[in-house]
Amino acid sequence: MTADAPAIVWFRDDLRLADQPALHAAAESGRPLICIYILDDGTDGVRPPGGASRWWLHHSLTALAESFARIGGRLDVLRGRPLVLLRQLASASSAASVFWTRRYAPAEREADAAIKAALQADGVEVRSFNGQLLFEPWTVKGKSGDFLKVFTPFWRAALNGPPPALPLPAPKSLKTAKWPAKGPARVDIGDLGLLPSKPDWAGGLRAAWTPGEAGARQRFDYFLDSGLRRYASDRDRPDVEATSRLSPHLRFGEISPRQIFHAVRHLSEADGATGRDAEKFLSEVGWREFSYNLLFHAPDLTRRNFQTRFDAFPWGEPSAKLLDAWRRGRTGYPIVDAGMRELWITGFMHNRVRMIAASFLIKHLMIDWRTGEEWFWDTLCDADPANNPAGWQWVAGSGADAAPYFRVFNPILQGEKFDPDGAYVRTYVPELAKLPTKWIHKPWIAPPDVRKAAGLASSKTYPSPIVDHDTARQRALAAFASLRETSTTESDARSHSRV
DNA sequence: TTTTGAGTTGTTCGA
DNA sequence: GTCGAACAACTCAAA
Repeated sequence: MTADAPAIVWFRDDLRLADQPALHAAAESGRPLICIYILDDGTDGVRPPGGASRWWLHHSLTALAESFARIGGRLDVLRGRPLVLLRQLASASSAASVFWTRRYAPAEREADAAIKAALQADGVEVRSFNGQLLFEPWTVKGKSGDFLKVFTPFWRAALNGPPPALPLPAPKSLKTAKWPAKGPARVDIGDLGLLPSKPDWAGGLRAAWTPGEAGARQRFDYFLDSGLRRYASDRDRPDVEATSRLSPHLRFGEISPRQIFHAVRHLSEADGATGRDAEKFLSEVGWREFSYNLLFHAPDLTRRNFQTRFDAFPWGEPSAKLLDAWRRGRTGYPIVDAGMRELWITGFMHNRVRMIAASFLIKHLMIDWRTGEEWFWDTLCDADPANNPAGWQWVAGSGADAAPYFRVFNPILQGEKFDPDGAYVRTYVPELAKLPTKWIHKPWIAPPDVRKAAGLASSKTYPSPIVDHDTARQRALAAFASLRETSTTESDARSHSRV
């Protein structure tokens, strides 16, 4: 092994140059670098990204390649099986080592373990780093030594442990190795087929987002400047810009949680007045950590109920018509429809509205949470292997949360409470724009002359509610009650068998 | 081991 | 309109 044998840096969900520990360590090694991204065709059981995520990935890779070019580096993109491609590349380039940032979803962990073993068997050093979490899942434990299943004790234990490392600087310049003649074929980002073409549905995404490290930084600075100080009071208001909207940037690792953590803490120490907002915001970052903690310890979180007693939940007969109305934002409940259309148009949905829309699918339509999780996976730019299933299970009540059985969101009340002027509804459900605020969250109750004046004489313009709230609520409560009876019977059976 | 306190995000009803 | 109480039982985590 010669001193100028290259080091390979394999980028995955960490598409940034700053606070990129794998890249940093590789650069520090003094070796010339080969930096790659591999579009995996799903051969290793890794969940393929949904449509919105693919769009984001295209632009994020493009931005990363440009950032590399600016400091004299190069990003090369491959397509296929990582195991095969990495061995081929390491061999063709006589690489000394491969660096990457750790992943935590089950298929990814298995794939990485196999790749590491294969490369080591080939005599190539492999070094992995934490760049995606503040606290890796195996480091946060309760007094008993077991992993924690309730958020508050989890976050307290995490914050009581060693603090997250300070962010690393981006390399100022890079020594880059030539692509080896016998290396695998490289692909242009534009040829990966990540962008929608027929039809091009990404116009709303382009208008809403700037993927890439610079876009993430800009969004974060804007939030620190204008949103953070209102965060605690306004974070639940979809009509107000008080949340960070960093989730897709975090999903693709264009900004690291450590950068966020230290910048927010620093700001709050400099200005005590924002302390409550800062801790509230960081606890949301903590929920992301908690979701990864759950996924790590319960790898089938995406498919299986975290609480197995929910396996007996009496989901309704799958109704294509109801599901379709939900997906298209035509349920007749304005706050739900606004959320589902925001999702379709922008690839994002405000957190409060995600809960309302998810609760509606599960509890009003009695449709299995996994069906909703799949739709979000396909349509959200921030679709995350841990956050998405953990969030859906939380709403369903099957997750790591002692959900009170009576917590059934009322879409009318939620709308009136969190979108009091109806501005959010009017933005995404324009056919309701002329309706007075008094009726904006319950248009079917508006008097006929009011409806007519607002252009809503026909229910073809905007549908009547597809289910009645009170009826649906009673049905959901009954379903939860049946679950209780089932689990009682089961535990009776168990205690009998012990006797 | 047993006990105790607590658990992100709510709604409805009646005064 | 506003306010407080009621709405199950269970699991988790730590004392």
